[in-house]
Order: sequence, then structure tokens, then C-alpha cells
Amino acid sequence: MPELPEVQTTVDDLLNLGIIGRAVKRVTVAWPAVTGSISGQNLTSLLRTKKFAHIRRRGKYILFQFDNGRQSLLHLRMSGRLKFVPLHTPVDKHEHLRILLDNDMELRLHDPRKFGRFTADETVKAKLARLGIDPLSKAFTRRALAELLLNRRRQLKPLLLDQSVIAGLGNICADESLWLAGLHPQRLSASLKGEEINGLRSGILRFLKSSIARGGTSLGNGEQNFVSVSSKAGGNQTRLNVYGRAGRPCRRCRQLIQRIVVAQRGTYYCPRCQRKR
DNA sequence: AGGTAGACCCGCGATT
DNA sequence: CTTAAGCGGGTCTACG
Repeated sequence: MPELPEVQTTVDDLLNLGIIGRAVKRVTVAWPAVTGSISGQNLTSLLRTKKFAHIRRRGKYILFQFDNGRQSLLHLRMSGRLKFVPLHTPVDKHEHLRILLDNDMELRLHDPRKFGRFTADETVKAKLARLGIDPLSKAFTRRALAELLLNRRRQLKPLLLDQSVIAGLGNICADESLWLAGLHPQRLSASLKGEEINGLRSGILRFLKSSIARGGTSLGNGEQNFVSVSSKAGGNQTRLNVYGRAGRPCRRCRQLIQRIVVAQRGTYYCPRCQRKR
């Protein structure tokens, strides 16, 4: 679930919690794989007394920058979300990482599927360097997108999901953007005409902005559903046009939405609005 | 000929 | 049994 809009919502929430300026008191790791087996003790000695200077989104990563210049990355992957609770709040079995602050509030990673990752070592820079263009940045112009598409011979869907090309788009955003643009998910990137490229860019931006404005997309209601730090579910799920709508009529032309598999991911599209060529 | 780009498959926990 | 919002690693193939 956490795609760009959910990560942005999470970061926006974090900035409202007064974490900036606070120092780290202790880091506790309950599931070693979350940190790549760097122990809580090691993380504590690395970060103790360091103050949060910046928190921002980079693709689907949350980037924490401390006042000594050290950077760390948090990736929520499939089911991660953050909680911000007072010290001594009973620890849930899904809370695998806890960062205690000097005001005795604890930032906790809650992640039922345990795919989320926290990186504080020297690999941070390399991870950031691998990220492609941010779709919400000024640099994401029609010309920039055209170059990314036309210089490759790739199916649109895997291209949109490739974080080294565009950083932040996920499975929902890819399908929704392609529907908005009227493009087939398996269309070859190099075959797009100028107007189609502009339409794809508009589709991406329209979906991202709409989803962020609604606090993200929260599917289902189980443990793995997205809830931001403020415990609010997103509201964008009711606006989806294709994702999860197989067998239901296209909102544009009433043709039934189809589900296929592209890039090993469930892919929803309208066979009439999104022709292969 | 061989290097590269891109597609495809799997695993990773947990839940359903 | 099938479903899974993400990603990294491995393998295979096409390409000229």
C-alpha cells in the first residue's frame, strides 16, 4: 500500500508531531531483519543524542536527517506504518522497530508482513542514488518524461514501477494513471506520441495530487491496511477507476474492467479505453 | 562474441 | 486454494 501518496501523508504527519529538534534516546530492534541485522545497541550508539534536523520523502523512502549530518532511510514496503506513542505503551507484536525520543515519545514501525526496512549505515547514499526522477518535482516536465519513455523499449507498466526511472509510483498509481491517459499497460514506451506522453504525465500528476489530498489510498480494513501516523485512514480508495475493479463497468465507457498480470503484478485496465495501439 | 536491457520467477511474513 | 499496496536477486532471451 504505501506508495508515494501514503509515504507523503506519513511524512506530513511526522512533521506535525514535533519530532524535528528532538534527540534520539534509544533504538530498539525487535525483528533483526528490519535493520539488516544491525542491532538496536549499535543503532543506539550511532544515533543517541542526535537531533532530527529534517524529515522528507524520497521516492517511497522516508529520509531522516540528523543534526550531525547522518542520514537514515525508512521504507514501509507492503504493510508498514508508523505510530507515535508515549513510552511504556504496551508493545504490539507487529512493532519491530522503536525509536525513543528525549521527550519520552516513541516512534514505532508497525509492520505485520515484516517487509519494511530501516537503513542507517553507509548504504544510504547508494540507495538514494539509485532513485529516478521524482514525479512531483519541477524536473518532471513533459520533455523529461518523453526522454525517459522514448529512450527505452519497455512495457509501460514495468517502466512506471521501476524506481530507478521514476521514484514513488506503485501498482495502484501505475494502473490509475494509465487509465486516465487511455494507454494499455503493455504498450511499448518508445511508441508513444507527444500527446500520449503529455496525457500520461497529466494522469500521473492527477492521481498523485488527488490521492495525497485525500490522505492516501486505504484498501480493505485489516491489519495491513494503510493508516497514517495520526491513525487516520486515507480516502482515495473510493475514487479508483480500475484498481481492484475487475468485472465492473468502466466509468468512462461501461466496458468491463479486466485483470491481467504484467510485471508479475495484478494489472487492471479497460480493454476499450486502453487499446494496445 | 559478448555485454546489456528487459522480461520473468521467486522469496520474503502474515493473513485470508 | 488464491490474494497481496514492494523490492532485490537470479536466470533467461533478444539484440546485431
